[in-house]
Amino acid sequence: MAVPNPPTSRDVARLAGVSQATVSYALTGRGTIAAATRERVLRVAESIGYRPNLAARSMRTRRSGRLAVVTGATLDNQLRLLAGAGEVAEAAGFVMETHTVDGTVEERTARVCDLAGSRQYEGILTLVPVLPEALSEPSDDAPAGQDDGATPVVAEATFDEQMRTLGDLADASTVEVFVEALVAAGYRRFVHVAGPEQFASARARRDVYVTSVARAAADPATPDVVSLGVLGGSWSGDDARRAVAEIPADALPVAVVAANDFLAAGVLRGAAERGWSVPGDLVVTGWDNVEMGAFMMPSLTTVAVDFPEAGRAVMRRLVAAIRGEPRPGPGRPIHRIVWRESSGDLPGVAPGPAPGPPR
Amino acid sequence: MAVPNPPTSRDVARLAGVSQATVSYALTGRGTIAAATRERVLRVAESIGYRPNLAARSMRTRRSGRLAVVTGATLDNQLRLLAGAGEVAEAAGFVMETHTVDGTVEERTARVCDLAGSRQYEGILTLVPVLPEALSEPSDDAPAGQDDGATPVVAEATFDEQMRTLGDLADASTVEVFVEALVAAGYRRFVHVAGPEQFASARARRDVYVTSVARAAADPATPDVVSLGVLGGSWSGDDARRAVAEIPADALPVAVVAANDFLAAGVLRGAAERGWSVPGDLVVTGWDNVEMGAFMMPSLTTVAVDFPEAGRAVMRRLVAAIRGEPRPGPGRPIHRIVWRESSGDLPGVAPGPAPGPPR
DNA sequence: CTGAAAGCGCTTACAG
DNA sequence: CTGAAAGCGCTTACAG
Repeated sequence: MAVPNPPTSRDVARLAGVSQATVSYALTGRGTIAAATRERVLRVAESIGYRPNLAARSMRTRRSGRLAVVTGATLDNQLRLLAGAGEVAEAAGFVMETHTVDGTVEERTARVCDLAGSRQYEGILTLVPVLPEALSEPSDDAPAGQDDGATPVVAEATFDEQMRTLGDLADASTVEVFVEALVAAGYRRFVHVAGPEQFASARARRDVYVTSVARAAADPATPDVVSLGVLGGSWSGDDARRAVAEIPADALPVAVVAANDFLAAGVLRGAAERGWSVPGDLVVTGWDNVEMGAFMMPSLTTVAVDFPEAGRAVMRRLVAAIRGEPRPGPGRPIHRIVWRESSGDLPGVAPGPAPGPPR
Repeated sequence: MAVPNPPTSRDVARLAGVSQATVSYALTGRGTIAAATRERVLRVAESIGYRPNLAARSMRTRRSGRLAVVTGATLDNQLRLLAGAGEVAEAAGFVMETHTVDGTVEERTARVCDLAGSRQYEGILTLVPVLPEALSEPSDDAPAGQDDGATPVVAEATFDEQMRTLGDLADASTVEVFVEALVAAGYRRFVHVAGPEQFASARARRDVYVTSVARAAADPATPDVVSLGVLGGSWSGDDARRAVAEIPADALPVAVVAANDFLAAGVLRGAAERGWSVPGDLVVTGWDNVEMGAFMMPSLTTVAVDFPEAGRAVMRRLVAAIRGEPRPGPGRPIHRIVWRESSGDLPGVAPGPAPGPPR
């Protein structure tokens, strides 16, 4: 059977009795065109199922309408982030291509640079951390609309000179809220169960923990605040479970700030093995608001991360960069503490909904 | 400052002292060309940083090299699936565009049809269930290479006439293994805590539960096997917690097959509220192998789903459809039971690694 | 307000 | 083995 070629704008022009240029004007809304002519062209186009060939259009306009998003394979929450980013991209008239990369920072950076150099994309969004050299976002004071020809590359997270990661998702300032609330509730001895060094989020949470506890200890009102140490160092809940063994029994009660919910869950298990109650002997906080956390016994106090909003925010930045507009201001906060049973009763804190009595 | 236009194949041709056609032959490997000429062209292309304009190539070859993947926003595990799919797509020379859709089945189906009709893609993979009318995968007995001009559309999951979903991820046969193992271990009274009706996976797990228990009851060796009911009906762990209240106290011990890990976690909490032990008064199984499940007390017996492999498998199907090749045979199984504490000791079953003693 | 013409950057028969 | 030429399907100054 013969494959009928899809109709072209020339077909529409012939059937509507106009020129190809007129069809183009009617469809794109550019140029000046009589309303009646426009009507007729659109009707004909519709009737024969005309769909413009985007490759041809792209060649002519030198605009691909395509964005590349670079993701890693492991971070599951990123699909929600992608959905938020896609929403903004679509509204701005772009389609999004996803490229999964892994490997070292250098390899990932090289991949992003390669994509930027391909000139196939109007912009690139990377969700995996890359070195700053891969990035190009017009500076705020550049005249709007300026285009130096480079493909804008925007990152959710980027390594700075000290190989730390910057980015909304890596923001760990919420840890300070935990520490302050627990100090206010009377806790004096703290432990951090950290994630792996190579994760920016893990480093950020550890750093904020260290400085927050130090600040509380420096406060004349609470000179007895002390950190018993930074334990763990992986995302393994099992390591967190074992870390509990390192907490001296005579230090109870102890406040444990875990770098994420898995680690917090491991701490709960480790506490049970030592016969310690939570809350009571230990209070524990997590991070990520993993769904299961609400059903642990005790339910986990944690940090809810608004991934779709993080995706929207970073995509807004990319779209602005493409359009040569200034970088948009910060959007809604993406972190929110969910207080539950594992942190015990805290003064001045509204507990989040718990599914039921602890036991 | 002037924006230098990126070099074209014509530039390469001029600098290499050959025609544009020769450049094309050298780069694509098509046509016949002297090795020396080829070398020279490639060297020149490299030296001026030539990157072919894919839009132009696409217009000429009528091949976009692009695939669309349609995802929903809510299913987090799909990012791992996407990574697997992307791996296969890249190896086959395609780039993947993601489109997030939501809404009713009809709306999603319409969206997929629209993407197929856009003729921008060489193939479409949908991870969200759509009606069969959106699908077009060459039948197995069609001659290889035949192309009726329609864009191949392959689905991970699709609704059949009875609005059930078919697809590897919706395969629930593992539930039968749970039921059989629990019957063999001596359990006679069963409960299913189901997910919401509108989820194919939830329906599939419920159906397999119902038929498996019925089959065991019909077995002369175990006539006393009985289902106490199908409870729940949402993905809310809190509903699962409340469902435990509906289990008659005089029915213990009861085997609870939950449709996923959240529901199983809710059951654990509900059991604790009634003062029931798990395992002991209840045994509980989940689904999804959510990371936290290993750290619940007791740790959750569950089903691990190999999402990257599911992604690879379905992308292999799409690539085969595009190439007019027959549908590839089934790949590796994607479901695997992880036995942990919540199902108790079962004869003939190797327990999965548990992080430590239950309490 | 509309049309004729050029051209975006490639690939591919075809001729030599 | 290589080159001259056509053409993929659009958009856009430009002329009328």
